[in-house]
Amino acid sequence: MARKAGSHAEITGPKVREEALRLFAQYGYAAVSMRQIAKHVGLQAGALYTYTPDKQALLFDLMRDHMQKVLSGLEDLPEGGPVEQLEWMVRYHISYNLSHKDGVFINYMELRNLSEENHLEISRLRGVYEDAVEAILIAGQERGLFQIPDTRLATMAVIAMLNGVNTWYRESGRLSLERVEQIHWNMVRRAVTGS
Amino acid sequence: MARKAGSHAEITGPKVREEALRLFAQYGYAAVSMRQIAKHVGLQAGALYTYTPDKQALLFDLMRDHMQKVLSGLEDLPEGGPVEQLEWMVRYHISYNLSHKDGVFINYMELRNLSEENHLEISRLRGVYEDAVEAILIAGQERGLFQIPDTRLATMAVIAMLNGVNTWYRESGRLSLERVEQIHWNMVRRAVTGS
DNA sequence: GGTTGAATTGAACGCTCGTTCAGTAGAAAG
DNA sequence: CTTTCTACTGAACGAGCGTTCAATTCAACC
Repeated sequence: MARKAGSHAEITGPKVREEALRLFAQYGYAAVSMRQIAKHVGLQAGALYTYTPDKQALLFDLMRDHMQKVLSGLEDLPEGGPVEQLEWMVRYHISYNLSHKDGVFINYMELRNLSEENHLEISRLRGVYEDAVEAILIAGQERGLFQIPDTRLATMAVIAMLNGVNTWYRESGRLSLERVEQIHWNMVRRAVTGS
Repeated sequence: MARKAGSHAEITGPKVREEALRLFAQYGYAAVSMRQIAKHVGLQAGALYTYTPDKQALLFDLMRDHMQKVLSGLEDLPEGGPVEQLEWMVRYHISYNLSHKDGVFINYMELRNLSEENHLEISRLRGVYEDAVEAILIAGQERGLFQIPDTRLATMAVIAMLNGVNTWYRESGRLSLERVEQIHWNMVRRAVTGS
């Protein structure tokens, strides 16, 4: 070896992914060219292929990385009752999503631009997340804490409601993050319990 | 005039919009070419320009038409109390969206592919819809029927929850439309009222 | 049945796309 | 100083893009 392995690659590689994430989120995967990404990184288009086999793999890596980080955050789910766990889940979902807007965005918008194989893997990871939420609802239902006619539907409804925050929340807006979390938790709690 | 005005256009025009809507929803605006649309209609690409000034106008027309139909459906909002109106709203939103999946989809996915001017108009129409929902929540709040800390946030949360249905509902699935509407209405009702 | 004109073709315009690859630069190792 | 090898350039490939337009087709009217 004549040079520290990846002496530049250690900087350029992450930068490529950063810029790709930002551009994919802003303009959409199909509308962003490899040349645009390269320009933002400060490279010629050909150099990108040092860091990704192709454009599709770049998208997939970004989406998979996002889902894996989301899922690894679930390891902090506190022990305790389903009510406390659900509150933690609501707050985690909102705060994580708001601090990773681009990742959330491409994971919802770019599913259809994945190859069949890649689509399956991202859907699988999303399913793991949904299952984690449903597990809490099922536990609460079994203990008589929740009144939910269908736990799967309730899971999807809760996640959908929480996802909505990303479409309108602005840091400079009327409501603080804490208040947004608090109000959503109140709505979710009331929706899954008698009151 | 030597031919009934638009003797073919009466058939071809709507077909162009139908196929464009379907393809935009399936693959995304940026990923669909005018040649693809033309092929599905049974034309050469150039002929599309008899029916639309350009690709952007085609997308905008589809999105505006969708929003206008959604809004005109609101004229059937029944008179009566806020609770009854909110239930109608929940059922209308779910059933309309499920019967116009492609239109809903492009209105959420393709906003960023609109020119600034067109984006403003679609956002305005969406705002009118949101205001209609919020008006019901405000009315209920004023009469002491609802307990909502922030009606705008509650509006966005309710709409987001209902939008979620389109991502997972299948006609051949486990739950009937009526049951999905019923459960969502229960959740919304409990979320905005004490119980 | 010839005339009219809307509907459509098919070729062309300049441009951008994702990807490949021979060649080069330049920092680290010997 | 020479060697080594990673990082990168810059040109090229074939393909497809949105859009334009002269020429053509053909159903409806007089």
